[in-house]
Amino acid sequence: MPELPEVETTRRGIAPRIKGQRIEKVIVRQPKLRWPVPKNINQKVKGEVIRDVTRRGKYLLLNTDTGTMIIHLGMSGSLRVINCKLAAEKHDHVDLVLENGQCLRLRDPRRFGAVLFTTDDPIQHKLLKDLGPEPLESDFNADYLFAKSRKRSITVKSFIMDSKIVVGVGNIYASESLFRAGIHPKKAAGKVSKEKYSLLVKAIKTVLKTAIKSGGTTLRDFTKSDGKPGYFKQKLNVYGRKGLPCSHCGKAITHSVIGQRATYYCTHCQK
DNA sequence: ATGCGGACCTGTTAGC
DNA sequence: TGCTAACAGGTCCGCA
Repeated sequence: MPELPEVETTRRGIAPRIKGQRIEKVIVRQPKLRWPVPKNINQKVKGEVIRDVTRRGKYLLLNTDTGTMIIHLGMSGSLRVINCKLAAEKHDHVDLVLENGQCLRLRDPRRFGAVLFTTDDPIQHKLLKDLGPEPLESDFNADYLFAKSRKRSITVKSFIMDSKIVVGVGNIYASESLFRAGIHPKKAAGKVSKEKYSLLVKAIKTVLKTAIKSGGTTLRDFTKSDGKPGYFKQKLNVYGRKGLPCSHCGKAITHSVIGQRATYYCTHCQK
């Protein structure tokens, strides 16, 4: 469900409501997520103040004075700040109970998400240390992508979805960005010119920024932390539009599978 | 080192 | 209408 814009939308939604709050306790109803929620997480964070809510790729980081809670939303996760008295529903796996009676509640039906805790520098955490640049930062640029891609036979779509290359480009926005840049998703990453990578970098930045502004993409059930849907869906050019006319040339949008993921593109506009 | 496929889960939708 | 299969926004891991 959540790609980077959805994670960023979530971060912006919860940050002002939990920052500065002391954590009264952690309630874990279902510890079996992508990795087990640490058994001692409650004793680790109990009494700590949430100093800041940051993001690295799609990982949300809740910083306290003694360590960092690392949260990933996986495919179906969402976070909301609600009144603690609101009864937990079936897939509400973890609550961070705050001193003010509110609580940060993680719901994740498919349980691909994660809640971890580290006392070390989170950036050095196993899951974060090999991540590539942030797509909206200046070190993600055409020179970088071009250099990284030389001799790579992998498809350009899988390449930009590789978090070691760049974080935050998920399945929807990969298709959308390649469409905007006019690049065929199956083209080998090593065969894409620097000029095309320049277009691709611009496309990725534009698409992600626009999606963040719209509050993310609601396909099925993504809702922002305030429970409202995101509005990016109406701006999708190719994703989910199999057989529908290309917004640029009118030819039917093609669907195929790349790296086990649904991919949408226009064979006329993308070479 | 690189690339590929499997794995982890449940809910919704498509198809017969 | 009902059952079953396919598919879904992520990404780590092990194997070739």
